[in-house]
Amino acid sequence: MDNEKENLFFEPHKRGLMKTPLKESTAANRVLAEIQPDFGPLTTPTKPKEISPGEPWTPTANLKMLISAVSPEIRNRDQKRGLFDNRNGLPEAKDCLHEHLSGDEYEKSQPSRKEKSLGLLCHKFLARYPNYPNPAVNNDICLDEVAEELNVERRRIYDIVNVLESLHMVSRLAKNRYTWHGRHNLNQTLGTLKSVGEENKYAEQIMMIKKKEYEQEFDFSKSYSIEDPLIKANPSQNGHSDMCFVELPGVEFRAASVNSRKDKSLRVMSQKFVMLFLVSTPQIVSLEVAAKILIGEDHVEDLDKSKFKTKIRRLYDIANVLSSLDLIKKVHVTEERGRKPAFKWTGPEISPNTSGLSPVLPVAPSDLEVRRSSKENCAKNLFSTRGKPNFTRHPSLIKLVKSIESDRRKINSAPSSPIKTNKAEASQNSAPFPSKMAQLAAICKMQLEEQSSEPRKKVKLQLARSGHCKPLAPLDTPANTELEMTAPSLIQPLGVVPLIPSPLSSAVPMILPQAPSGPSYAIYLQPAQAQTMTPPQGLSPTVSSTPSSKAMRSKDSTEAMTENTASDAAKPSAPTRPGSLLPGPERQGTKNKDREPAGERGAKRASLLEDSSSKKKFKEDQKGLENVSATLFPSGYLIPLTQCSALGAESILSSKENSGTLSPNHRIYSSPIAGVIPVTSSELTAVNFPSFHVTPLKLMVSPTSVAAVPVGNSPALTSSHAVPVQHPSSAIVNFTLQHLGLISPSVQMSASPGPGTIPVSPRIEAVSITPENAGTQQGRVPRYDLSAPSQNQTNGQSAAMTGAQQPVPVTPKGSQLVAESFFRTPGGPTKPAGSSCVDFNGASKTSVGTLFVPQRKLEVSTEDVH
DNA sequence: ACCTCCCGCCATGCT
DNA sequence: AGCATGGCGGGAGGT
Repeated sequence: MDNEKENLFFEPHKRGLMKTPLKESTAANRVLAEIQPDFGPLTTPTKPKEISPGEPWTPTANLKMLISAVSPEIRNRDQKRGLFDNRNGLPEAKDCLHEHLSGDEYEKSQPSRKEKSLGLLCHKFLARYPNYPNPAVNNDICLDEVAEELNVERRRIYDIVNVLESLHMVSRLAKNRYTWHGRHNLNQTLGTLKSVGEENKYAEQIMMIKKKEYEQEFDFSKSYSIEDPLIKANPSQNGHSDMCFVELPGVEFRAASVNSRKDKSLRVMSQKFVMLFLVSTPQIVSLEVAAKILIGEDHVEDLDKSKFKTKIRRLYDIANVLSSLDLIKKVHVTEERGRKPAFKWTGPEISPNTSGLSPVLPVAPSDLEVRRSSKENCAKNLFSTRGKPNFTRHPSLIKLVKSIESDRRKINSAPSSPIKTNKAEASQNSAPFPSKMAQLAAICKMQLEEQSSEPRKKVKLQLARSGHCKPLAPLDTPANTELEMTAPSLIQPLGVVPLIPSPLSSAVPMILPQAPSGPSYAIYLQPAQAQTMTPPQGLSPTVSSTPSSKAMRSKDSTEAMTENTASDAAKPSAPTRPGSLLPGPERQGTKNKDREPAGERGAKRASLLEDSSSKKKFKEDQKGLENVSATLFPSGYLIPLTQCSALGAESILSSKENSGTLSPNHRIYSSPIAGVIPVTSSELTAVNFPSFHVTPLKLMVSPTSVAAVPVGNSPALTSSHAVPVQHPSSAIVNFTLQHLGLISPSVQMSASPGPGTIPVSPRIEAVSITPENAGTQQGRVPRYDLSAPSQNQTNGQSAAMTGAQQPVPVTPKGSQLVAESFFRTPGGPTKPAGSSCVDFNGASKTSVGTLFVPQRKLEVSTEDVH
């Protein structure tokens, strides 16, 4: 056992600077292995850069392990080439890279460019910290130290940290300091991002882009209009781009000031990029499409090629980091025209709200919460965040602790660091490594397995690879833990938990970005897959019809998968799919709930943590259940859009105040379960299709979220029967959701409804349904019921059907009201929400139509690496 | 020849 | 002013 994973607790490493070598080695070593003692550390001097040649680094986490085992020296060697050598043991490992020659060690010399790649660097970085750090421990990260240890320029570290920050895996404490959160909040974050992505209609945007391409290619006359709006919408929505950064509660950036720089870029780009994966059915996103979407695109595409190129460059940077996290992997999409580089999501599937994985966790709910929170956060962010440090939230406590710890460390100057790491990483486990890493990965895997591998890991790996959802099983555990963590402290898993994750703790609100608005209408896309996959031309065959798109979709998705799979076949990818299906809908819920204003959050218990209390809460909640509605704790994420800020801030604030209190109590449960997805199998089955698809699009009226909706629905629909609720409900739900979503963004949520949050929830539930569907499909659904009630509700069906049902919590008022308010809010205030709303309607109406998108075939080849 | 993407200049913004 | 951050894109390594 030992797994490290469990180890979460380890301290991050601390490092003495100087010791760098030590550190790493030590750390690494420790982590892993403990094993080998290192040799002495070398002292490498700390300085980083200098080192150049030899740097050590490790490849993946696995590497870490390996490395750790190895010793510093080894590392160095590794650096060169890699670990493999070290690993030696593993034959496989070796493979890798070229290891080279000997590599021995000495050589350090020049590392080739590859050795200096960001992906590798990221693996090294990740190896230093446990995936699930013990919150109690301080997990501070000193950028300077890290840079030294890894022998890279600080600039590179920023690249990594910025991406990690976008996933809330780290949060900035202060100037040169970041706090490591690991994957505890990852599911929440992903759930939030998914929700936001849905709201932004990224799926639609993707389709539009593809469509355009086709048209161009063909010359099709385009179908027209719809697109435009969409596109435009996007920009508008996001602001084009942007939305702000989505924060999690606990995690938020602390130093706002620090952060301040615009949040443009990397951070935001990273989140958006992730959103694209979460929203698109196939879960395969080509760089080209991503770049276009991230750029405001609309117009001119041509305009700048340079701009486009730059965007692509940045996406590579982000992709490298995400690949190191095993969230995505490179693949090539082959279209008629040619192949395009693309990335496939290999991370957990997430349901919008919840994280997919953890079904078990009741806590899971957090997702929902998260969403909400995010909204709230947005609001918060707007305010609080800016404020800089905020202590708000629970996290604050944590932070304090951390800071204290850090201080201590500082004091001691040399801490020896104790530890750091563990190995961690499950992720690694699972992950397949990118091509580069692949080798390493393999090795690592081996090692891992050998070592302890906890079941999870193993499982994951296997699973993942196999195609299923990786995450699920394996993750579950971890996930669960995570969830727990996140969740309010409700759960305490092992005991570990301690404090609570700061991140979690915090609150929750979500904000939507613009949601709303912008966009005028929603489109339905059915074939999500198509989107992804498709490329160009195509046309092909099939058609599209749409109507039933729902069903179609599901299939499609599957198909898509298949394709992928095919390519992947070898690879493991298949799994993904399942998850994808699920996700769709939820966002709505989130919004609602969220309410908790920031303040609350802060207050929240969360902060405290007390688990017990929280637990109690849970229980209560559950009982009450209304579940859904209620609660949330901690999770909040923000997504601030600029717009939002503009719009809503005020309102938000106020709202927060109002609502604030209440919310805390409620928790929402998400159904993690749904998220679970494991089901995959079905997916697999589904798969095959011809390469070409046509995707029909429908335009839906719904404003915002269209995308989301479809997703959920489709699968369900399609697949099944199982999910009864879906259809009808789905439509309705969708609408609602969308609106909500839009609304939600509205941020206002916060504002208006004081209590408000709740109200939404119902809807949310509806939304959630999707997940459920998924679940159903898979079958797993049932699993947990802990949350069950809530979940179930969540799932949505209830939603659809029952919306009424909602439990108490939900707010009293009708959701409708709420909804309205939301809308208004948003609209009213700042932007033309109203108008937007209107638009929606109009749009929707108008738009309704179906589009066809020709799909192409896609072939995805994964390669591991190259 | 194209795909990746490292490297580091230099702008930005906090201190 | 100085330093921390990080946008950005030239241009080179890898296929």
